[in-house]
Amino acid sequence: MLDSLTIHDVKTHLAELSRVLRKFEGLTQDQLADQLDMSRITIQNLERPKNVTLDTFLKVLQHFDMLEKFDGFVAECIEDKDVKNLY
Amino acid sequence: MLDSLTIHDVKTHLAELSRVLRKFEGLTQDQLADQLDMSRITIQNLERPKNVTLDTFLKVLQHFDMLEKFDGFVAECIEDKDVKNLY
DNA sequence: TATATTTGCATATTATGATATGCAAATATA
DNA sequence: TATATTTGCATATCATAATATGCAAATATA
Repeated sequence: MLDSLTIHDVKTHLAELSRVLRKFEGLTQDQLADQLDMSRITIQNLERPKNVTLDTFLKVLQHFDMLEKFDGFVAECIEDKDVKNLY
Repeated sequence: MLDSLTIHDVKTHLAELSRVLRKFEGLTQDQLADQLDMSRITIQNLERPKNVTLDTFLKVLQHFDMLEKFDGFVAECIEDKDVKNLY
């Protein structure tokens, strides 16, 4: 089927993203956690993946300068629906 | 400053997105919560905004057929770093 | 290879997200 | 306008995310 992408799949990709971003800067889980004022375990939970909070996810995005990009994604989603609303 | 977008700002936009998507389908908080097998309060927490979990966020995206779009965003982020890694 | 560092994951505790209920305010509908 | 519906939000409880610690496995480094 076409729509077989699951929520777990997406979380797995987010886990991969976090790991890629972290490795890209040569940071250990411990170092990233320190810089984000959270525990190493929370970084691990994101990279496992477990069900972390939006704050955890957004803090990681912010650290790697991707908060604006994500905000743009949200804005696009809103525009998609607004445009469709006209027809 | 250029980088003044805060995590709270992004959560506020996510809150707006959830509300727009829900209204677009003419659903009440109660109806959406029922369909996602969660409580109305959780939908409210997302729309306030409070600090909901990724599962809550992703369930809403999935319901409104935006899971693939978000997964694409994640893939883009990964590719961005991978490309930069080549130089 | 030997050592040091990092990661994965278990267990237990604390902080907080998810929930249920109730009710007032806001909004929609008749 | 009067009534019904929906929403916002408070309080309290339950479920679970965040945390600390410890240690084995994996990885990096000497």
